[in-house]
Amino acid sequence: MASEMTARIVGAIRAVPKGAVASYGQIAMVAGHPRGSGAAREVVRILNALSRKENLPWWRIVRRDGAIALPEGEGAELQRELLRQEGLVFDREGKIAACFFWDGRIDVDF
DNA sequence: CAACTGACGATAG
DNA sequence: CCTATCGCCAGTT
Repeated sequence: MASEMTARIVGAIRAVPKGAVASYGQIAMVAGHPRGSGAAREVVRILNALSRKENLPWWRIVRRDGAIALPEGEGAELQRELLRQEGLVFDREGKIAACFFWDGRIDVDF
């Protein structure tokens, strides 16, 4: 492994329940990093490096404000599609409502 | 080996 | 409300 923290972040990403989304900072926080630190960038790195390899649910990771982080044409459309399939709804601004964010706790299975 | 780069986030101005 | 900066760190160049 690249490092233990990488593994923890991967674990956190995998822990996001279906039908919910999590922000980069949230993942970092769950992985044991202080909030506000640049750890969110680690999540970015990991997604780019392992989303495919480790088969991670990369589409459940969005911006803190609920917007899709990917640039249009880079998979944003696909991500929206996948999230819709999980029952998520986008508001008029193309953002996900706060109530869809993962609690950071164990799955809540609605 | 040094510098740059990210699908970010919080704070300050 | 918006722009500017720093923080963090591994993979790339």
